[in-house]
Amino acid sequence: MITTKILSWNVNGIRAVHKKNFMDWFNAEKPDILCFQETKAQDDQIPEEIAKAVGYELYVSSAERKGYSGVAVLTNKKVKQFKKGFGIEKFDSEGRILELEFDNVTLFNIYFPNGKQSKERLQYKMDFYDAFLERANNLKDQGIKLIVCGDVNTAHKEIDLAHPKENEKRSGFLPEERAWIDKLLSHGFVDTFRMFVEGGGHYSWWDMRTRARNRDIGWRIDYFYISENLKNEIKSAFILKEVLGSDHCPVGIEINGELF
DNA sequence: ATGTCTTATATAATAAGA
Repeated sequence: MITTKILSWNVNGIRAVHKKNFMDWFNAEKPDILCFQETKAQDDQIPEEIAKAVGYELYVSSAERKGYSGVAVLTNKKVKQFKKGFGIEKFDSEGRILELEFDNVTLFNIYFPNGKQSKERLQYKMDFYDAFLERANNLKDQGIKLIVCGDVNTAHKEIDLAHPKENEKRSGFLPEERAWIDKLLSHGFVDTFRMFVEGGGHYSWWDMRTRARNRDIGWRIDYFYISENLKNEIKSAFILKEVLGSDHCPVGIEINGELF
């Protein structure tokens, strides 16, 4: 049985992470596909050691604004077609979206917007959520198998963050943001981590400003969702909490079958 | 409101964003 390992990591600056022994970690971890968010790099600013990793191809969607946002995917599986957006300029121009079509599955690597800055950015985030779900449903309704990973910037349930009560009025744990994740699940997507782990205390992001990682005051805001028709293929789902270098740690899945 | 870190611009120090 062929197993494919896919990782997702908000690196908070891929050039900074590259300087922190990234290649040693990458060569030891040997993911088949590695999805980056927040590269903070233009297409030609991805460190060459990463861009030219032997056996891999790199796909990049960078923001119009330098040093901002940006997603990328390193893959040793052949990509048949790819898209860098939903076809909506205001979402596509921020370097948040990569949709990669493989043989028998489509992968979304998405850096969902942060809504903390202003009411306008919160609305942008909610609109982005809706635009994504529309695109994903469109593919799912055609029977296409989907994997969706990235920084969703919202903790789903109270067990998904250390301090739920004091954050219920802050973007990242607002009722409407959490309700959107409910909606995603009701449309036939599955939170793979919750297929294997029921309890709380498992986080993928910690506030750097308060050095929250030292005390493990974190949030689970990075996810791998799959369409229900892939449920039987998921071998494992995990959070690599020991991996340092960013305010997020990587998350991942192992998936069985001839999908890529 | 605060804290820290990465990056841009510019080339020292400030600003933005997360």
